[in-house]
Amino acid sequence: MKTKYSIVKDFIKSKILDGTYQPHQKIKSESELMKQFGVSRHTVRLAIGDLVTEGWLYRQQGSGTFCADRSAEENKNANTNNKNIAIVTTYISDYIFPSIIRGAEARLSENGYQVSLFSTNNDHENEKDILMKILSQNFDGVIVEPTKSAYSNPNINFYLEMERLGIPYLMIHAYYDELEPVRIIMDDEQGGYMQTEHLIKLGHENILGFFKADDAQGTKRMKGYLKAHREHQIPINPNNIITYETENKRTEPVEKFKSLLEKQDQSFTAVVCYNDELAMSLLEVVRETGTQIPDDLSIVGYDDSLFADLTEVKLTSVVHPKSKMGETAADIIMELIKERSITDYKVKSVVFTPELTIRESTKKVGKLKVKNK
Amino acid sequence: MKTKYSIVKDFIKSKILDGTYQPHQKIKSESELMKQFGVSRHTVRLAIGDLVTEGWLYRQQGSGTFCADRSAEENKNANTNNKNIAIVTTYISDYIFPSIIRGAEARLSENGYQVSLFSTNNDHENEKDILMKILSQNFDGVIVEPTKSAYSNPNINFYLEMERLGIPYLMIHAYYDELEPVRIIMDDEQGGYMQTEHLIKLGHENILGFFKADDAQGTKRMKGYLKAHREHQIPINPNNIITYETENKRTEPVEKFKSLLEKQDQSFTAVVCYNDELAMSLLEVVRETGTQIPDDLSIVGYDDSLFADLTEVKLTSVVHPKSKMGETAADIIMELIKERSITDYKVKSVVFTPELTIRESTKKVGKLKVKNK
DNA sequence: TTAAGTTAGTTGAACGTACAAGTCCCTCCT
DNA sequence: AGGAGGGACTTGTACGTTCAACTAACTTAA
Repeated sequence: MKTKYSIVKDFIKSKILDGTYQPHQKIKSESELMKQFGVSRHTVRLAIGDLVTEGWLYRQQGSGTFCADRSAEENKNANTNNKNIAIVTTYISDYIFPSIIRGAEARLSENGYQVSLFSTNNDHENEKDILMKILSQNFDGVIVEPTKSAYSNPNINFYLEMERLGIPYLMIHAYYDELEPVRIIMDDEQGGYMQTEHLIKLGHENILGFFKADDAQGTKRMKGYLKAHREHQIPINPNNIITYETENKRTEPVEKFKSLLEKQDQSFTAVVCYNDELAMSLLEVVRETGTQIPDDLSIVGYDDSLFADLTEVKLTSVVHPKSKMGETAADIIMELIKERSITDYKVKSVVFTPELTIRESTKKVGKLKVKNK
Repeated sequence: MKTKYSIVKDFIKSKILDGTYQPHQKIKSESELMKQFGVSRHTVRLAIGDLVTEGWLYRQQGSGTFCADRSAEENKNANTNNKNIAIVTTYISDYIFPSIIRGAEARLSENGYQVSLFSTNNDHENEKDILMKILSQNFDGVIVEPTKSAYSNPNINFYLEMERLGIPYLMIHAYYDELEPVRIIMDDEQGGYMQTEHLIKLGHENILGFFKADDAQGTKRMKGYLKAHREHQIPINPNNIITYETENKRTEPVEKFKSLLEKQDQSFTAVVCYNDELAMSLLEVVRETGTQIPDDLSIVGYDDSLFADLTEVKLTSVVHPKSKMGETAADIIMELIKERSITDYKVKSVVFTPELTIRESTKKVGKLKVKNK
């Protein structure tokens, strides 16, 4: 979809779905839209015409075009006897998400719900399309794993519209600060704190930290990393903190780590990783350079993924509830649907407390900090 | 009604209603209608456009405008403008399935389809419930990864019912022998053959084989294993073949392998694994016993999963198309929907040819086969 | 004979113009 | 004060033109 009329069409439709245009409200006139989009009237009319036949708008010659009142014909679609839940995630296949999805799916289908899956690929534009789709059908509940939760979200209006329409939703993994949604998260700050404190207690004082910058988990874990330093009165070397974006997760941190390892004056003795996936990539680098883990370098992961236990150096890692998280999300969304009212978000929100599983990748800091390459 | 476009519209509509235009018959082209009515193309397009949105006609760029088959759309009870696809898998979160699902989801949502997910947990009872649910709603297409495909399926009738109702479906990964469905599979026999032949060519003659017994992939890969032996005239030791069920995949093969390794008269020099997941579990055992790979033992995986490349011993493995498979499935189910008829299954079925990626876990058989523990 | 281009014909998208028809509000006349 | 009229604005119908994208049939060359 990249034709001009479909751009105009989507624009108007999004304005309807995010609540900007309320039923019977007059929308911009054709000539205004022409100016705004720099297109001909023909194109604008095509867009509006489509939306009229689809039932989103109605036109009135002489006065204007208006937002249709769809509340009356809602029973028309009549998905009444089927219970539908939408799950929106960033990536379907990556990493621990499948476990979360599975947990939720299992619980929901047990209870006769049907699960529809959407993935945003960590892109706000996709998120918008998906939310529009969800709003224009009738889902009974929505489970969202936020996209780029560390940044401000251009799609909040759609979530607010959900609230207005009485569609219960909740967020897992993280949440948008601007909203106060029901949420199932883990205490990521505490998790980052535990990773770091564990190393500090083993005597490490020069600890690298790799954190993802575009989701709330990353920034919170970094917060924990900083807090642990502060509380144990260990000075923080700003060069020790490395942030990266999801898009570059396969290259950026690995390369930076490599160049740090090759430096002569390497002084760090431990690494805190945003997650196990990253930790495994770094292990790969370590293996190449011949550094010994945990003798030369300690490393802490996060999530306790399946593979943390299957590598040759078993990773010390923070336990992530994964499928438990999905199940909880399912349970709560079903409760919310049952109650048919948006109760206080604090009552329903769940925060998982992290736990550290200590394995073989961390060790007391060596007597000789010298690199023995 | 006296507007020009409505005259054209009524003319065409009457031709449809009086039977002049039969379903799928090409109607006059736009330029012909222009001449006939002495109106502009714009007017003709308006008339036709209306009839298209009303479901009387459909247009096909490049060839013409055709009379719609309205007998088929009688069952358009509800979901007229929403395109729904159901994906049924055994496990949502396991292993390579997420990649397949992702591939399919990406392609389908690009094209405006909505994906609903169901997982059977490898249980025929669950499969039945899911199929019933799918049949009682109106899905436009179904992608199935069969449950326990090696065994006879008690739910075939549901698939036959789908055919009767004209709901297109296809199977990925494997298929039920009793049906002849459109299918997207890889040549698993060939894959098993390549795993084994690779080892044979490296001089191995005593090769363990681990195969899953309850899905068609497992039995086919075993077939390939046997075929390779036969063709290279290597005698098969029945004790070398170990089969297991999905339920016990974490324990049974690992334990059997452990006991075989500890035997004094261990004679095998190589292992063929059902998949990389199993191979990694076996690597774990190997590590504990101090056996060296590939010096003491060669090992071949299957699927070329991401982690095959991240372990310390990089696995020689058969490449699995994964997300490519999902994308292909999506493309084909969309084609089937478009055609609205179940064409010959052979035309649409795709068989991926396996390829072997040789890494570090296989080596020419050592001069000394003696165990050096 | 087969495969690769070419071409004519088709729908798709977009621009522009003109005038008709309906609505709304402001102004002016009674 | 109240009604008539006029203008500004809105959507409706209709014309014309251009190029893009696609399809199918035909032609040509290997």
